[in-house]
Amino acid sequence: MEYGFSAIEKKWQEAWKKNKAYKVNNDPSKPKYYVLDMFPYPSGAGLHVGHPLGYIASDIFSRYKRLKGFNVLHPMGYDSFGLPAEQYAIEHGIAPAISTDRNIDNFRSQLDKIGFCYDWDREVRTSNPNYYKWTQWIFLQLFDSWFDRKAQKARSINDLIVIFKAEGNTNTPCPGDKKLVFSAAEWNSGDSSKQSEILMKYRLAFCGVGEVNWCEALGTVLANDEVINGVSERGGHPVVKKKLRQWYLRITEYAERLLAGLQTVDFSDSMKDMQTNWIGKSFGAEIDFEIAAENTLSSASHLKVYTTRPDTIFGVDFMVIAPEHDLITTLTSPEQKKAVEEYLEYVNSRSERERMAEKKITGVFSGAYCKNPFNGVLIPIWISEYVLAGYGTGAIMAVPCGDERDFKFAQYFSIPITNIIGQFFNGNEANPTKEARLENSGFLDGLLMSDAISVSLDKLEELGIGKRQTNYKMRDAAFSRQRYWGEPFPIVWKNDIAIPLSSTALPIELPELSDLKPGPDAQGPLANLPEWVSYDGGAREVNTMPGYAGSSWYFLRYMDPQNDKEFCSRAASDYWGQVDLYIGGTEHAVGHLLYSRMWTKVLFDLGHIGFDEPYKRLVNQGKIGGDSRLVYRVRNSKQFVSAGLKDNYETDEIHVDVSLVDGFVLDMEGFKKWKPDFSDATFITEEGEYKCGARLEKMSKRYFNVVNPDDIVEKYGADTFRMYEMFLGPVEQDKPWDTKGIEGVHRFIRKFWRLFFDAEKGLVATQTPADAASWKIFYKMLKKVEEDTARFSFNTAVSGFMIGVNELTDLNCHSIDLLKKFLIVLTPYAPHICEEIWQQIGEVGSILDASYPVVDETYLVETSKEYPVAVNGKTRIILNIDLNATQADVEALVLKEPMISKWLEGKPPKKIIFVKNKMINVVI
RNA sequence: GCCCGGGUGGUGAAAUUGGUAGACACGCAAGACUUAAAAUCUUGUUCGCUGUAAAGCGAGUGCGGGUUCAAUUCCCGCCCCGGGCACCA
Repeated sequence: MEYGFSAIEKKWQEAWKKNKAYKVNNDPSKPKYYVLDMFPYPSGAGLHVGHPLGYIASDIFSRYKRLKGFNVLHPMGYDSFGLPAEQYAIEHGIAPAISTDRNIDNFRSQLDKIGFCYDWDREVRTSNPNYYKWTQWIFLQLFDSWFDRKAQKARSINDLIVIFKAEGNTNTPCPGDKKLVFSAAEWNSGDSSKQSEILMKYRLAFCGVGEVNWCEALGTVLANDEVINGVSERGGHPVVKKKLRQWYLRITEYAERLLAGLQTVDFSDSMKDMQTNWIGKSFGAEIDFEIAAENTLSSASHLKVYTTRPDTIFGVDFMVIAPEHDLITTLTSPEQKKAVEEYLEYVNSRSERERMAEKKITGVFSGAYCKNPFNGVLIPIWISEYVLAGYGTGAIMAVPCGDERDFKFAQYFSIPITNIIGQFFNGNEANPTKEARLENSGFLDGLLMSDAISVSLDKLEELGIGKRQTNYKMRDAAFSRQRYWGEPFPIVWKNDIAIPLSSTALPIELPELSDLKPGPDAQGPLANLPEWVSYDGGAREVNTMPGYAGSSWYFLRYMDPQNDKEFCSRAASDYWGQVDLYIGGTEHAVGHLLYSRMWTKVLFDLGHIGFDEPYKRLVNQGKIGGDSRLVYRVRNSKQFVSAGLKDNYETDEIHVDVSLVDGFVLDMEGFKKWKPDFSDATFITEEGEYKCGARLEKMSKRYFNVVNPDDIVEKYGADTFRMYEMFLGPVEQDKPWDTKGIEGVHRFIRKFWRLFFDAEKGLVATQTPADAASWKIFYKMLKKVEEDTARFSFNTAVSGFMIGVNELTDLNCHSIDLLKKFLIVLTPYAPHICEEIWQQIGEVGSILDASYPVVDETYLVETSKEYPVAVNGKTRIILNIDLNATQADVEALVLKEPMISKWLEGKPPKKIIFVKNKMINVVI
């Protein structure tokens, strides 16, 4: 009986579907385990072999946990709102709703072939009104909340109104406007429009005017994490800074909690580092420098700077303020006015990208000075684009001997440099050390810089001219998009006041719209639908929410997907709790994961869920690279030269479809038929064969190196495919795809099959009990496989299975009592074949619910061990020695060995090292 | 520039990190079965040297040092590859 995987896999996939084998109930009587994959954006390209890597790993782990008796939640869904569907609609005239559904159907059919254990009854689609109703509802919670800094948590905006009525905002400084101060009386006498304006500056989801990343090509605003090196993450289009009215999430208020929460979760160090760096916490001081009165027209008396190095205050040779700084007009002296205006014009003419690409040293002197508070020295105030308006106070004190940028600036503009670190400064480059003893530094002289930081801070605070200040690099997240294919905001504007709609009015459905051209004034396409926009005497918000809105909370919806009363019942979220294992790529390190963590904290603060970190453990699967094949065309000809001979010609390399290449050998006839351009190609071969070049790179259509999992499953079966993806290497590591290697795994599966069935004789598995040697092999394997599975070392677990099958085959073991246990252990990896054999050997019920075998240690007890015996660390012989042997026993045994005496040359050894259960080393 | 990963045979990798380097596979080579092929099985396969062979010796985990009886693993200094951040004061 042959292993007919196609029929077997089809049979069981249908049976599992029919029996709802993967249906999961919220059953508090059983221990839970929640395994989550980062859900895919259903792109038109479908899946390549790299995508299922993480899904297979999580599937194996889910099945393993289920066999261990856990109630396992392992759902799947689609992040189905987003830009590409909209771009596709514009280019092809197909509505996003339609192309998205089509793509989802394609994804689903690809996923189904691999045999995942998802409970599809729990599927979520972020673009489904039943889902985004609750995304809108959570938005309303964010809109109706503010962050209480003292309690470090979100509270209802109504609580804030109570506070304002009683005491104004003196004890609750405004996160959106540091200078805003008002009393209770002022609050109470203000009109509702004024009050709304103030509240907006506190809300966690707020609308405001600010510098945003505007991408002209995409016609929308982007969040910081969607901009990579000055271009859009999607499409690589240029991005410019623009002042616009936009919706934001006040994620900066959660900076501290987001940092603290990292201590409580099991993410990789690099993932934690990325988030920590993105948040960018720094400790320092804000210092007020008095502006020298005789040099300014200004009424301003002080310039406030932010520094992390107040210890260097005696080394300040100039000040730099950002070109956008408020004080520029008032500080600029009449003599410098023209120069300053010219400079500002120049700065405005430079795009963000130009600034990043060419970091030129530019700047202009304002004509004003301020005074060093400790020695009265006059310090010139400069304006330069290297100081960012959005960070700190938008002004710095420049210490050229200690800061590289300040040093270059001073050198460029010939500003004299004060040395406060003696030998540590060589005059050619700045030295940012903290280890120097300070010189020329007044009361700080002689102190170690690292100690002087707090001494200077104390002094500044004592004199009331400075205070300790913590800053974060992270910015509030832009939350509106000028696009169509996203969640509409549940907001109506009346007289410039944003009115939230009642939760009973949800969902605010996205209206159908055939023409997705932008609306007027950089508004989204929805602005073109006046009958939709006009609502209840006001105008609907026409922006839509960004892609990350729906993905920020989807893990909660899976717990209670059909609930139409709540986003997720408290009972469901209390039962399932945190995601125990979250698997996905590193590309979401600072985007999705931070937003999702913030939303979870807000929902926790408001009492809707009982935990404030969504993901307990995160595993990042590596990327599978494509192994591209290249052909070399002799320039300006139709001749193609084989890789080994290409250096003799001037050639252009061309990617060739990997399916036309066997190893490195090109199918020349196939190549001619591949594209009309190549139909009359001729080849310069090596011994009749055309050899292609190779390169590892991203798996992508344009390199013709995409391998579709459907093809692999068709040829080798899903079980082989699953195990091979795992066998390729550690899940977390990037690795190349090589279809050839799959043969080894396929052979293993067939060999496993042959433990049960013979091609002619049929079933060969017998009721004869297994012998001790076979049990030993099995339990050794079980122990390894279980340990490896538990630590996500799936590649070595597969190797463990191979060793087990090889050894049992050698022993001719066909005992059903043993093999039946083997089947259960293999089920998470290769469920189809195991379920089929389970049925064939007459077991009742599904193997999916069998119980995982337990290691019987009695079979694994060893009495002796093969010890490597080394001479001076170099292994020379292997000796089988009783495990109870003492040092003396071992020494005697070792010295008897001729091989060892040969090395000793008659002399006694200096020492014999014996590490029980490890090794023996003879030192001579 | 800064912060993380990583560098091991022809290839993917293993050694659960002081204790037999290269498990398990791919590929390759030789052989068995077969009219033949597929499939399957057997043997070999880090490199170099000696040897008909059995075997032995030497080198070897990016490079150079160090600690140790013993280093892929720990320490110091460099090189290369991948990822993230990048005028954040």
